[in-house]
Amino acid sequence: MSEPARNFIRARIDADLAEGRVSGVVTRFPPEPNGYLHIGHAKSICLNFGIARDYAGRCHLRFDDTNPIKEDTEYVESILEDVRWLGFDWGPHLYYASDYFEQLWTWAEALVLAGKAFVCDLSAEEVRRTRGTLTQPGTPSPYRDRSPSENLDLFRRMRAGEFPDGSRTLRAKIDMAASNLNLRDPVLYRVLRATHHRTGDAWCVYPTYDWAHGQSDAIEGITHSICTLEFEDHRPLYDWFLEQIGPAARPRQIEFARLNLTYTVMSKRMLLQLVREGHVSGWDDPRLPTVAGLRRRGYTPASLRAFADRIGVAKADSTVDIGLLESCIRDDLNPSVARAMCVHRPVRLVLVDWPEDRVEWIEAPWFPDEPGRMGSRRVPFGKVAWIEQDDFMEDPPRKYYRLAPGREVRLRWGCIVKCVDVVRDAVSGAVTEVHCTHDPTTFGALPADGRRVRGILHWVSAAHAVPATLRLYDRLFSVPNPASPPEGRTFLDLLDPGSLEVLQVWVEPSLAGCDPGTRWQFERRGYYVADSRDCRPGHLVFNRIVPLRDSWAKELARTA
RNA sequence: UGGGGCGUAGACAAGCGGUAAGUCACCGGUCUUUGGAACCGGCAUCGCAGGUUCGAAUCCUGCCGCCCCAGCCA
Repeated sequence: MSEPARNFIRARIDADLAEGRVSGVVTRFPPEPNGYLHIGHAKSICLNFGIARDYAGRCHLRFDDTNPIKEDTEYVESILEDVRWLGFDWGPHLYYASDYFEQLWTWAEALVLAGKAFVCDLSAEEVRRTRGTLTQPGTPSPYRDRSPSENLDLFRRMRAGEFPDGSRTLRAKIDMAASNLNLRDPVLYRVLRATHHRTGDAWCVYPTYDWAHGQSDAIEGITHSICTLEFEDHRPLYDWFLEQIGPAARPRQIEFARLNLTYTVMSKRMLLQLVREGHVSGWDDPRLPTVAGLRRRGYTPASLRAFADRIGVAKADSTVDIGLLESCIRDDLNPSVARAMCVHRPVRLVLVDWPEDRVEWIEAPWFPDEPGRMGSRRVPFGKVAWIEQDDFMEDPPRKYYRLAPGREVRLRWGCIVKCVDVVRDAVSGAVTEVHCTHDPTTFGALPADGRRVRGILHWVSAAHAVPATLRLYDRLFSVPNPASPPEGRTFLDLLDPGSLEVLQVWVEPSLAGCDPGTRWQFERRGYYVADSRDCRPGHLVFNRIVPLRDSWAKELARTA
């Protein structure tokens, strides 16, 4: 693994270490279990766990579970699985903010006693109205000056369940005129009767993110609390709370820009909507940027880690070209995955000068660039083969060096063949068969006369071909930034209806018993994975992970 | 028109006063029984305008542009 790129966060940690502000590094990844992890989370996971690894520190996995109405154990489980799958280990450091509810409560009572927090009877609506605006200060709550003892009494009765949901909150007493709205007497606790996935019905008051997060960091001895940019405005509050409770060591919050990717959406709200409304097959739909989706698609953990390294970490809002992700998975798979042949859109190729029943079994290495590696398989070569429709053209454009009337190509691992005739459908006129002669001297050999044959076609013997289903996945959306649709439209209008194409295809017989989860390169086409759920012997299903770079397509696009 | 951030090539991103890393994309070329892979080469004066300095992407000043904040979400 190469050196992780330098970034401003590591620079800050270096400085903290050099100045003796900290003696070790402890980070944390703090997801809220209210949805599945996506590649943006993967960036954060790689950042936090990567720093812990490189600084010989540790990284905690902590669930930020302070809002029971949105959270669920299904999400907790998927998150655990995803982080593990990405290749990271939290060791014994698995925590839940809900584990700290009692401690948080105790600190809150201390705040009340110190006159730094009060119970407010304003409704949510009234709080909003009195908060002021961006340019005007808010007005203090009429309950702001209650005595500490009255506040403590009320606060305890909130917990005891004496008040209805939403009727009262505990608020910090900071500054209603602060230019940073987060400091205008923020809410610490709300009354909420909801069954929590871990604490059940033990509580009817729940701490807010602001009150829970920094304190949880402090409890765990986190040194560097790395979060995304939108929390930058919360840092003064984060620090204010810590100052009140005065822990031995103060964690430091550092913010970085979240990941945006072209041709997809990353917001939990939009992902949830895609899943709930059935626009995709589930959280693990291979077109989704969720970790589960990428896994099902066939992406490897290593490719995602490489991606995280390549995109870097900074504070500028940015959108990464999804082509970079695709190049990461190609890079990982190219040297590690065996080659095989699969014909996607078949047309018959008949060798007119080949005996009807003759079959040659050809030795073909799994790794053509490294023939010794992992050995080879034997592929049958007979009179009739399937080839790709687009590997034959009656009237080819310039630079097309595949099959055409009178032209020669090599059948991969086989011999050179020459097109001598075509058979058409009587009605449509479409070519249904390509007739060729073959040059028997070119099996495993260059033409003796030195003639140059550039085109090489993949193929599958028709008599031995095994049927399979291919799912050709493409980008989910048809535009680079679906999250900001044009006036009057929603991101759903921008879904690409062609993002999934299902094909019935022919694969070479050596793939017949292929195990779910195994990856292949189908030569000249792309990388594929035998679907983890639907692929089984006798019923082969492959997902396209990513197509190969296609310079011919590029050439066509250029001349078009 | 309050506060907090950010602006380096088409896309990411190093750089921290000494004369613009790297990656993807793109463009050439070599090689090739995958039009794959590999390899070689090309591709920026740093939002704008002033100033300080022998010297500035890096320091100062003023503009311009973009993002975030008015949940009892995180």
